[in-house]
Amino acid sequence: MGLTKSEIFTDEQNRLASLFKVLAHPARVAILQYIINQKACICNDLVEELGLAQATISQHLKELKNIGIIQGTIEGKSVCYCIDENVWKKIQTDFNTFFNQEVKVNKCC
Amino acid sequence: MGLTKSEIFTDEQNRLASLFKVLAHPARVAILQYIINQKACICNDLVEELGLAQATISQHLKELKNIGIIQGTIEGKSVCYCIDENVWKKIQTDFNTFFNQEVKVNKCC
DNA sequence: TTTATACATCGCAATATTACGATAATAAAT
DNA sequence: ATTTATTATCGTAATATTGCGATGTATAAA
Repeated sequence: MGLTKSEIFTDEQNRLASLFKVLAHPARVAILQYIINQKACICNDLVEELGLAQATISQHLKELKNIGIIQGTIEGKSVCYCIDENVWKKIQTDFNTFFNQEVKVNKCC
Repeated sequence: MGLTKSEIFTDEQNRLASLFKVLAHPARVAILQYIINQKACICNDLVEELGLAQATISQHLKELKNIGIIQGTIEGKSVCYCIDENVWKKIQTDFNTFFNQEVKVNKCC
């Protein structure tokens, strides 16, 4: 026990849930907002901006990179991260599909 | 360690992340979809529909109730769950605010 | 070549989540 | 009053996540 039973759910359900999971941490939300607001690549200003250790930030960046929502390019001795617009839009669309479905009023509640 | 440092993030970041977290499990996504598709209250058809134990479903329902996205009404010896439209819309708006912001093209990537 | 800087990765401790059996609580049915 | 059905809650084992120090790697600077 303690192991999510992915096999009993649809691919769509698993995919949506794992997207939500990546965003389900305030540090990762903060990182995305920071990258967007800077409108530019950043390296580890994040370590100073947020109050987390370098190893921790690096780990969060990795998770964001895994779903492709951000991209890193090596620039000299630092790495420049930025939003991948295509992936961002795809995720946005997935969420909209989920959330913008009609929710009919139910009988009982 | 191993404890999320909520205090270093903004309320908005923490709120968004915790909303995402509730949806970050395929069972909870499945439960929401099922309730929506039935367009009606359900009780624990869910236990049969999904292949999870009654205790597990009940726990997931509790988490969904905690953020208010679903509501339960006692109906005889069963409980009827349905989407709370107002909360659904509020969460939808929060996500849209986050996702529908302009993502400018960055310099480096 | 040595040193410094910026990141990534490893390993670990603390904490959280997931799942479920057992049991309690409640209401309908007998 | 007893039994049955439906749900909630408790306790616990298995697993996952979070955070960080230590260490490795690669590039730039000296």
